[in-house]
Amino acid sequence: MGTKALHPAADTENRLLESAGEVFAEKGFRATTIRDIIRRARANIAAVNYHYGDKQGLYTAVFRYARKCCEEQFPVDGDAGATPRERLHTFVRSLLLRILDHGRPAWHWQLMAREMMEPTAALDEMVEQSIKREFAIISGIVADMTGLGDSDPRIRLSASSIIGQVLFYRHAQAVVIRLHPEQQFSRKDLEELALHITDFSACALEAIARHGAVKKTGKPRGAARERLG
Amino acid sequence: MGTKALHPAADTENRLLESAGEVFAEKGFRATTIRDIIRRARANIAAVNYHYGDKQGLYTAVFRYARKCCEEQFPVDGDAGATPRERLHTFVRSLLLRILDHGRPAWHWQLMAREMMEPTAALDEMVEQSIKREFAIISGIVADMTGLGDSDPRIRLSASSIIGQVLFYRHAQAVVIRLHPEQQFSRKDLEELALHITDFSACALEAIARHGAVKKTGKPRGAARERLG
DNA sequence: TGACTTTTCAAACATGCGTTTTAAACTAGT
DNA sequence: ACTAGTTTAAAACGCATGTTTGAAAAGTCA
Repeated sequence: MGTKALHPAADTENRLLESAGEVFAEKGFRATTIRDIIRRARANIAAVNYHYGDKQGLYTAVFRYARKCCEEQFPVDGDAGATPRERLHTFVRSLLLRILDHGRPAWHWQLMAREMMEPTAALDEMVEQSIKREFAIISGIVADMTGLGDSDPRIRLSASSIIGQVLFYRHAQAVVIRLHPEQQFSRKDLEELALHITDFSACALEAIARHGAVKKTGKPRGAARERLG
Repeated sequence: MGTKALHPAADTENRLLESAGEVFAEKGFRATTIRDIIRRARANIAAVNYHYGDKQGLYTAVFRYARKCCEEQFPVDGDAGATPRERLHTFVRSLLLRILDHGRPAWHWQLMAREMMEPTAALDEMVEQSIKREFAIISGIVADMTGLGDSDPRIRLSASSIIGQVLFYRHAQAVVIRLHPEQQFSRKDLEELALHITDFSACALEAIARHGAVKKTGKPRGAARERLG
C-alpha cells in the first residue's frame, strides 16, 4: 500500500535491517522481540529466519550495517594540515555528534553504546575494526599537543579522559536530563558542548606539555605551546 | 554445606536482596530470571512473590538497599578544611572506587550505572536523593577552584567533564579491557587513575581560573587573554 | 498441647517468546 | 503455459518465564 513508499527502494531485507536497528537500539537485544521488529517492518515473522537465520544473525547484520553508516557520516580524523588543537576539536565534535545527533540514523551509536556496556561478540569486531583506529587518532593528537613519548601511559589516560567526557552525555543522558533540564541537545547545544570539552581538554594537555613532557627521547612532534598566545 | 555461613544472619528476605542484587547488576532487570535469583539465594520460587509482590517489587527493594549501602561505604565529601585540590581528589577517588572497587558489594554501582543508561522509575528516586547532592558537591569544588560565579554554565560543564572521566571506566570498561589489556583495575591502579583524573581536571580548572573567571564579583587572578572561537 | 498466623514448598498455570513447518504467492526462463 | 526456484504467509511447536495455588511446615502465643 502507500506505506511502501516510506521505505523507497526497500525490499524486505532492508526494511528488516532498519526496523531492527531502531528497536535493538531502543530496547536492547534481549528485550526486543522479533514480532516487534516484523510489525514495524511490515514483514512476516518467518522473514527474519529466512534472511538471517535467527535473531542473533539479524543482530550482527544490523550491527555491521550500523558501523558502516556511522563511520561514513561523521569522519573522525580531520584535515591533517590543521593544528593539533583544531584536530582535537574535530575529533570531539564528530564523536559528540555521532552519539547524540538527532539525525536520521540516530540509533547507530546507541547500539554501540549498548555493546560497550553489555558486550557480546559484536563488540570484539567493533574494537578491532573501528575503535582501535579511532583511539589511535586521538592518541596521536594528544601526543602532538603534549609532546609525550609514544609509550607514555599519560597518553592513554588523557585520551580516555577526553573520550570519557564525550561519552558521558550518551551513557548518563538520562541523568543529565533530570539534573539539568536546561541542558538541551540541539545541534547548537552540541556545538557548545564540543567547544567546552575541547577547551577543557586542551588546557589540561597544555599543562602537561608545560611541566610534564620530559620523558623518553623528547621528540616534539608539533608545536604544543602555540596556543598560549 | 558451609554455604549458609556465608550469609550469616540472613533470613530469606535478606538472602533474596543480596542474590537479586548480584544478578540484576550482572544481567540487567529483564535478562535476570526469578529462578536464577532464588537458586542463588537457596529460596523457593514463591518467596519473591510472597515477600515483594513481584519481580519489579524486588527490584526496587534491591535498588533502595544498594543506594543506602553505597553511600555509607565511600562518602564523597571530604574534609571541609582541605584545599579545593584535595577535595577534588577525594571526590574523584571515592567515585572511582565506588564504581570499580572489587570489594564485597561491587554490584551496587553497577546497578546504578544500568539505571543511568536504561532508566526506570528507580532513577528518579536516585537523582533526587543522591545524585543532586553529589553533583552539588563537585560543583562547589569547581566553583572554588575556578572562581566562577554560581550561575556560570561552565561550572556545570566542568563538573560533567570530571564525572564523565570517571564514569568512562565503568560504562566503557568492556572496551578499555579489550583496547588496553595492560590497564588493570586493582586498588593500586584505581589510585593511579584517580590521580590522573584529578591532575587532568585540576589543570583545566586552573586554566579557567587564570583567563576565564571574570563574572559575578569578578576576581581576575591572571591576565585575561582571549582565545580564538 | 492446640488453635492460629506466618513462612516455605512443589507443582501447575498462563503467557509470550524464538523457531519451525507447510503451503501459498510470486518470478523468471523456456 | 509449464516448471523450478525464490520469497512471503499463517499456523503451530517447544520452551522458558512470571505468577498463582493449595497444602505442608515452622513459628507464636494462650
